[in-house]
Amino acid sequence: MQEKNINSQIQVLIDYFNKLAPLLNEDKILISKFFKSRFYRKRQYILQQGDICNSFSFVVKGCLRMYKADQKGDIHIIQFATENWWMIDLGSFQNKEKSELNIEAIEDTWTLQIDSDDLIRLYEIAPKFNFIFRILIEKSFVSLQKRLLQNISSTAEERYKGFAESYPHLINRLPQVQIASFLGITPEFLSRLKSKLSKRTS
Amino acid sequence: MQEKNINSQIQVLIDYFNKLAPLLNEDKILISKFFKSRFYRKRQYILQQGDICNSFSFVVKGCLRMYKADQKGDIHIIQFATENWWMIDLGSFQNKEKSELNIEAIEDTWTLQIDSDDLIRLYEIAPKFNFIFRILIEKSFVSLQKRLLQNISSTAEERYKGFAESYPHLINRLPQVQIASFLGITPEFLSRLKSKLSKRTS
DNA sequence: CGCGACGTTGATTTGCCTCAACGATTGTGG
DNA sequence: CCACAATCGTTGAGGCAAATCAACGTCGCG
Repeated sequence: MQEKNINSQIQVLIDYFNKLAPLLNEDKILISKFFKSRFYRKRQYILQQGDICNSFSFVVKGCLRMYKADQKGDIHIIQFATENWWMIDLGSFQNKEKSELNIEAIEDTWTLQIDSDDLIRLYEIAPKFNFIFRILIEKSFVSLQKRLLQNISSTAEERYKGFAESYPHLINRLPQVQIASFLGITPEFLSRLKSKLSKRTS
Repeated sequence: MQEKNINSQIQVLIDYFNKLAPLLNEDKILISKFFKSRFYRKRQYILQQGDICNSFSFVVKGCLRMYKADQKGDIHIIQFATENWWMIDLGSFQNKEKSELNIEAIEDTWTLQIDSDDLIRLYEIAPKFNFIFRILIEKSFVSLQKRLLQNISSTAEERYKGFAESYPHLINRLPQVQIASFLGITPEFLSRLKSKLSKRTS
């Protein structure tokens, strides 16, 4: 099951890019040349704190999480990435600094990755990718801002409802502990929240 | 005092861009053609919720804040922008959607602005700006992520200390109410925090 | 089977908020 | 240029949302 047709994977990525900007055949060739396929088993790390993030990952199939572990060892999930999403510690990637974040597969996951040198080369060969990645980062920026907004201006209950609305496909796919950590609450409290909400509607 | 030499303002912006990518003379001319100077009085709105954000603003001198007002009318500051920072509701700007955010001058502020049509035109005329704005957004993304991280993984006290470290120039420039709102706590609580910290060190 | 990950529920604690009152400072219109 | 209002910071008493700690049942998996 670890074997997935490489070409069909690349095709997913090409389709993704193609929606942002029409690609020429030579662009497609560049993509298949620069992006490498890599598989991660459930619980496997893509990045561990202290390492430099050297890959920009596109999730073809599966699910990743990015989190920070604080002094007490508690885990705070910043972001999930499922099919057709990107995952990276951009600060570490750009500045070649040690990351304080972890990226881990929480399902068996197929990715396509490009490292920072190759990405720079790609920009040089085909400047069009400056446009594509600009758009892509802008989209990530908007969703990150939305997340921050929810976090600072809502109660736990509102955040949970917002999450359920925004990511209906994740609500049953992910274990509750992970969702709690994403929402910034304890699993116990999420449990209470859910039982309160289900009583209210029934 | 509202009069500031336009050329010296544009020069600030050109210097800023020039650090990201060397500019040709024709690039500089484009910049001075596309960016318009605009002055805002203290308390004046750049953007009000319900409007579409149509300008990408560069702060030459002064200070802006971006915030969301929740149902209760409480204000949550997302971001400040002082000299050489950018301010925009990117989601609203890109998708021409109504914004749920407000942007307001908290000091008399001189800005240089470009609207979305002109920015698109600028990208067409000089694709180099795709590169420049990619870098610029990436930087904003990193600092936004840092902010989210602080918010979800720290106590109020740690957030305050982090803020004081990251933005030493703002700590005395801004009234405490604003800082409290940025940190996501009440002004009263910030006051107590500060007095506790100063007792501890003395 | 037995162990670890997961979810639930109860009792207690705590970080931060709310409301209220009070001076100090700023700013603004007459 | 003064008077009065608005903004700002501080302090106190009480309250609540969410955390903590602990115990227990279930499920999937090596």
